Amino acid sequence: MLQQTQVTKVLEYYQKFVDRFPDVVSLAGAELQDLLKTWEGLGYYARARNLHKAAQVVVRDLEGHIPVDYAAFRKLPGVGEYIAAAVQSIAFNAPYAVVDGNVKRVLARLFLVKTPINRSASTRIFQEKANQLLDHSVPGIFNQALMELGATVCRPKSPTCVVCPVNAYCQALQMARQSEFPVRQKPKPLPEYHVVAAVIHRDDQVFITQRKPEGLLGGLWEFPGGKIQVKETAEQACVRAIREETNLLVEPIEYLTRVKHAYTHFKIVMDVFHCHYQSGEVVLNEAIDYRWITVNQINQFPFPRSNHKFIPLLTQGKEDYNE
DNA sequence: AAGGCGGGGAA
DNA sequence: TTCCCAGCCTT
Repeated sequence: MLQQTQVTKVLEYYQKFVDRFPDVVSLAGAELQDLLKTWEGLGYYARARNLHKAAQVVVRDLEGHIPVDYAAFRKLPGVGEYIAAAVQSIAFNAPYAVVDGNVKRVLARLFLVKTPINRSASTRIFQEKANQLLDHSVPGIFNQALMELGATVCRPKSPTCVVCPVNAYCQALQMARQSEFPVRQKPKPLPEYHVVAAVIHRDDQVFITQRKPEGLLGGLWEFPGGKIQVKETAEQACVRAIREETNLLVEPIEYLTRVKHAYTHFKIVMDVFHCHYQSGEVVLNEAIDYRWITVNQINQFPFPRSNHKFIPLLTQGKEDYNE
């Protein structure tokens, strides 16, 4: 959960998660949909899928025992260098140094590392520095201390160097160039797409589809839609996209709202329409499953944040489009 | 080595 | 708006 996610955000989910899946057996035996529902809103849903797989490997192949050695633990799905080092050092006192965003920032300032931290080439450099610094007598404590230093003192902006316990060793501070480190490669601007989503009504039900299990928002449910093409109105795009994705013929009835949302690699502006089901049998294209549900069943399915931005509007007496 | 993969809090 | 968060996996 903590991968690329702030601790305060994880705290909203962690207790709920371990209450629901208290051990590796319950996690391995759970339905992925239930995991995703508990994970809903936390993002990076591959983490939940990998955690599910890892639990199943532990139960099926390892007799329910979490591997105690680094190499075996590292092989589990979703376990990379950081998680392996963190768990092995903190839980088992094994001498492995962690390198996360905090550690990179601290080390970049301490040693004036000029390699951009968002380039893969920097990983080896920071890992070697961390390995050299690691206190082998208390590796778990050392790792957490270095991360905590980065989170509380050696912050990205306005670090409080005056209270830093290692300020005497900081090369960036000596040159008064803390703000220049760590170096970061300029990110490319995010492309923005104009898309539509359809709330298709038929009797007292609405139509939702499930995304394929891998990739963006894998396994989540959503109100179907698609990109608006050039020289096409939003309504036209709505009808075309729904026909392409579901084979259903629909009629846009009322404009609901506009939603803006940012993903890791692009941004969307999404126009949402209430639509009447007109005709056709469901034939899915990209989606792997569908449901006709009532609005009050929506909370039984994991939806992406972009959909949650308009879902509340569906339950405010606006769902009556039967006639 | 680069890019895909969420969402939100802080500045 | 921009930055960046206790990273990992695929291409």
